[in-house]
Amino acid sequence: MKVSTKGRYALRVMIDLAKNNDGNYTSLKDIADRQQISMKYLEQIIAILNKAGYLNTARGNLGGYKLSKKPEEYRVGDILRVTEGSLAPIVCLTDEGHCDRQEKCTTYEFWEGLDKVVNEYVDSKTIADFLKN
Amino acid sequence: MKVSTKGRYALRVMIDLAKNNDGNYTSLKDIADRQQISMKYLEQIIAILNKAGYLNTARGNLGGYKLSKKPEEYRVGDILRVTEGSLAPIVCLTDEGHCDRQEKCTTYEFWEGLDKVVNEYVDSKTIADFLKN
DNA sequence: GCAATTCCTAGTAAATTAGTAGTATAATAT
DNA sequence: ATATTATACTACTAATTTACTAGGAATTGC
Repeated sequence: MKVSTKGRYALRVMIDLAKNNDGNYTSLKDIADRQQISMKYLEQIIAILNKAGYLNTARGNLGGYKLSKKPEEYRVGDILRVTEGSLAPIVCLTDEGHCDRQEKCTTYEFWEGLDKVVNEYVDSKTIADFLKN
Repeated sequence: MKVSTKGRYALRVMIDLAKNNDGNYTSLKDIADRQQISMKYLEQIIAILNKAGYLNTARGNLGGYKLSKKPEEYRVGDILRVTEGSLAPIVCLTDEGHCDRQEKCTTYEFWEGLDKVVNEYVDSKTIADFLKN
C-alpha cells in the first residue's frame, strides 16, 4: 500500500513551488537542491506534472517552472493520481483491470470502499493546506 | 498504493474458511482449488495467518485448517496488516522508518491522516461482513 | 507401512521502482 | 554569433519487491 517516490516527490515539488513563488520561474536545480532529490529524476516527475497542465514553464536562461494555478486549486488527489497512475488498491478497480475470475467477487465491494475513503481523503486536501505556518 | 496478492489472497482464504466451515478441517488443496490459487504459494500465506494465531491446524491425513475464532472477531485490517507487513502509505510511518530528513516534514501529517482513514476503514470490517449474501 | 497432509526453507523469474545518462532544443546575455 | 543556462525527450540500468516454484522433513489416520 505504499505511495512511490514519484507521488511523494511530486507533492513536495508542488508545495516547494507554492512556497517559493515570487513571480519568477524556479529552476529545476533550485528545487532539487532544496528538496534533496536528484535533478535528473525530478525532471521526469516534473514532466508529468507539466503534461498535466499543472505548471508554467520557460526554457533557456532564467527559465524554470511555476504553478499555473493558485495553491488551493490543486487537489492532492489529482497530483498523486497523475504521478502514481492510480490510487486504486487493486487492479480490478482500474481501467486495465477486468476481473474475469467472477462476475462480482466477494471482496470487490470492500476494495471499492477502501478506494473511496482513500480518494475522498486525498481530494479533501489542497496544496494550500501545506502553506499554513 | 496497491495491496499485494498476499493480502488479497489472505482475505479470500479467511472468507473461504468461514464459508466452508462444517467443523472439519479444510485442506490446503481444497482452498487452493476453490480460490484458484497455487497451493505452494497459498501455503506460505496460510503460514503467516497461522503464526498470527488466526487458524487451528491439524497435520496428517484428514488434516487441514479451520478458523480459531468466530468470523466477526477477525478485523480485515488485522489480516491485511499481518500479511502486508503494514498498510502505511509511506515508510516514515512504520517502525523501520525514521525520517532523518527533517524533524517534522511538511507532508508528514498529511500521510498520517491518510494512514488513519485507511486503517479505520479496514478495521471497521470483519470477516462476518463477507458472509451476508 | 502408506497415503495424505502440514511445516519449513531455499531458490528464481518477472515486474516495478528509483534512479543515470546523453543529447536535442530553446532563450538570454555578452 | 557564440557561450551560457536552462528545459525536453528518450533510452538504459541497478536494486528491490513480488509472486511464485521446488523439495524435503514431520505428522497423523487408516
